[in-house]
Amino acid sequence: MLRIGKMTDYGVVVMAHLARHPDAIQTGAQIAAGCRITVPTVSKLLKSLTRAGLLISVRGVAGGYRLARAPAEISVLEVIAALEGPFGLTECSRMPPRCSQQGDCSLSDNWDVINRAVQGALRGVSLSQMATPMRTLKWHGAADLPAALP
Amino acid sequence: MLRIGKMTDYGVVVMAHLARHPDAIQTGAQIAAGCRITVPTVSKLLKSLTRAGLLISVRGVAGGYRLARAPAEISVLEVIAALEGPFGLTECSRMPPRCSQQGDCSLSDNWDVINRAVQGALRGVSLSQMATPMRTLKWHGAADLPAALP
DNA sequence: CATAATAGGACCACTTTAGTCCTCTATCCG
DNA sequence: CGGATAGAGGACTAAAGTGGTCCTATTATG
Repeated sequence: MLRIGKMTDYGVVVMAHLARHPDAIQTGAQIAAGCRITVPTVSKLLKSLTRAGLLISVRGVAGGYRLARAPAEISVLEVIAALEGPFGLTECSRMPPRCSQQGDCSLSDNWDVINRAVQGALRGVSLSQMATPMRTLKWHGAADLPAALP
Repeated sequence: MLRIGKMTDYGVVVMAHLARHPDAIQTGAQIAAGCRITVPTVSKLLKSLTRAGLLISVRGVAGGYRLARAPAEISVLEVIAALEGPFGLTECSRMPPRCSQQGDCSLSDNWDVINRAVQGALRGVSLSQMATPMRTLKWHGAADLPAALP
């Protein structure tokens, strides 16, 4: 349920990788090697992420990529949004207020609430958390979420 | 970002529709008309939802479909899971613990946390809430979610 | 037994996605 | 200045996945 594209998945891997060496500038090839993804694919990702402002690229001989901000200041949400576009869960949420259900579509408001909740969950996890092998990841949200309903 | 399939979207529409007339048995054709979706498509959905145990079907002349439980007892999560399969956000989360990142993939645990949070968000919204034109939808989770990160 | 319904798949057409490759531009160093 | 290194940008292709339709069987009613 609720897949994200494989590219986006890779994107998070790449960003998490960079988050582990926040100060180093790495070339596309180095990153590809570090993440075990092919160079062309990684390049594509790096370009998108740069255009989205999450990475800083340096051209020329000693060039490469590095994070635009501190790992703790970048959320998974941003990475996903950068690669998937700023779309919502449903078509309703994407196109302005017009869905095929015309007048009586009272759902879009509700979807909106859900959308916000999901985004909140993703915004609450930073790259530095993703880069950490989990142990100490104390996360503020998960346990406090609306619990039940079978 | 984070799309769900159009079918699943329809599925929620259908379920919300049924939630507004929880006691009536409606035929596929009636539901289709009520939701402005074509009959074959709705039929497909109804079959899946029935197999998932969310609907009860009655065959024969006066047959049709109705909700298997009270609208308040069915969450959006269940509808989505019924139609999209019980998959996670990432490939990591779907296949057992094996992802292409082999040994050093410390991400899957983190994805797991995120997955749970998202599921929590979806589980927190019931069909009766979806069937309501929003106004009074007092939702327990959204505001309490991990707030910040740019 | 005729009729009205669902059950279950097979099937196709189309869109999206993943992934590759090629050319252009910027920077550095000798 | 000129060659080498690295990113920018986009065109292109192949393969999945999705949405959507239809056909046949089964079950119940009157």
